[in-house]
Amino acid sequence: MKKFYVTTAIDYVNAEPHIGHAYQKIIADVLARWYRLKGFEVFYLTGTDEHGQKISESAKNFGLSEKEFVDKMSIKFKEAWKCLNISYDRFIRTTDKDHEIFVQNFIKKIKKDIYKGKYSGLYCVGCERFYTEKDLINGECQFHPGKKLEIFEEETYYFKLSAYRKKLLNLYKKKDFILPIERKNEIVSRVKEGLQDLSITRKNLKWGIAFPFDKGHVVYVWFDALLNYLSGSGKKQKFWPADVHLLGKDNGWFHAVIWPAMLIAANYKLPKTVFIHGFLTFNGQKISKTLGNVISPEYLTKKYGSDSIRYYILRNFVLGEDGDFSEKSLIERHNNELANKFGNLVTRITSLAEKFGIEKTKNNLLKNLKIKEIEKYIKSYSFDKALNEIFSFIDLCNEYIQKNKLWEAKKENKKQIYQVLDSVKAISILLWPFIPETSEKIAKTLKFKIKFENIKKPISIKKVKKSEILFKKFN
RNA sequence: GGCUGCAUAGUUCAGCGGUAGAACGCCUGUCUCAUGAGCAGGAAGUCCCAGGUUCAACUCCUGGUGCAGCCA
Repeated sequence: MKKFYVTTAIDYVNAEPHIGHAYQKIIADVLARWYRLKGFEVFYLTGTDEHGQKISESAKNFGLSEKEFVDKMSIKFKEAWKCLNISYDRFIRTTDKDHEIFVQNFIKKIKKDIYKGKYSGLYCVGCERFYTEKDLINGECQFHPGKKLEIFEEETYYFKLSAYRKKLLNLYKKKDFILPIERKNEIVSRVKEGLQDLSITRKNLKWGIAFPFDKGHVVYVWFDALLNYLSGSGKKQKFWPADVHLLGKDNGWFHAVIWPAMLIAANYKLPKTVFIHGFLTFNGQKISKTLGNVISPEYLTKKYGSDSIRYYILRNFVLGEDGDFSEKSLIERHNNELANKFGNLVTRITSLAEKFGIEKTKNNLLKNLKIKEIEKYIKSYSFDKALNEIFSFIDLCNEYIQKNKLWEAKKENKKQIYQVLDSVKAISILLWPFIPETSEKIAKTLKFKIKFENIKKPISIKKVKKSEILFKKFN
């Protein structure tokens, strides 16, 4: 059986889940569900990143132990993904025992590339990373203004990242290794400028994975976190290499440079694609704690329904670019597209089928459904276009009802209604990766199984009952 | 400061060296099976600005402006 392995970034549990985190999980979910529909053996990995100094400090602020704090926070992420019907296969936590052991073994494997040294520099606790003077604005890191950087000098262990420059540049020549292309250009030009070795341990920090060669050190949080893709890839790394790592643009460097260097060092296969997506703003504003606009996915799904959130996010944004999540345009899409076009079509045709009955016949409408195009769009991460294509077929079904006046009693009615009903089945199957809850409702009403082969297999229901309303409108 | 990308209808975005496109919104007409849904038609753009190349530029080139990103 062909396999498909998709990962998301694991979220740092220092902050609560918001729509930006959700964006990425939804994209991965569409891919996971699409390949399941196609009969692949799919593994979808997500989880939480739980080590590091910042977590340690946050826990103290809440008066909790680190462990208590991360336990509490990771549950919030799990709950958020449940609300959005995220169908992950494993939720990995970097505090999971198997992950910790894996990290230690991995480090032993790359021993030849590790050496002891000294690090001195300016450290931003907010970012969990070092900066040089020229990175700073008024002596402060751009992401955490007002927070003093710590001057640091300590013993550390280095990973010989610089040794992998040539191999990495070679790797970037491979088509689709870094997507989209703009991100690839950025990475390539930075790597060309040269690479410095990477400090991979921290001294005087307890909250982390013990460094196997020196008990006084813990593994640097980033190094630890990246390894989740391997440690969580099933028994004996069954699903490795990943087909796609999804991540936000703040993580590009780690995934496109450090991560492949680590893999080469330890002799692992490399992921096929690292896809770097854009950021979302919320109602026109950056999502941030200080602005107080961190809206939880739970709140949004309760208000609008998980399928509407998923649909809006997937239909409205171009994957590589930034976008603005606005409730106004969410409501517009929900009302016009989900309720008026699709939802209405379902109640419309099931009502007609209940009234006039149906008669099995060849579905001539189906040839207008461009399945190959849709598949091409999904494979190239153009979910907006895929949905557009599906919806133009929905329009076609509505036109067909109109032109043939299916509500008038006449003898070919039953067959014509059947064709639209069979088309609704095809649409529902194709929409399942995007709006699973609704697709499953329709599958239940029309008694078919959600499988790719069933798109073209005629629906066999005999008696139809009018469907419940699938999408209520918002004002 | 250096580098990269983007700029097209009210909005979100396609597109192309030869009459400017879609969806949604808006306006008009219309059907009644359906969630005041559907269908048909319409208005709407100096394709950021200025030069250049070309028989012909929204498209290619140069410069400018604005926005976004990257600079270990």
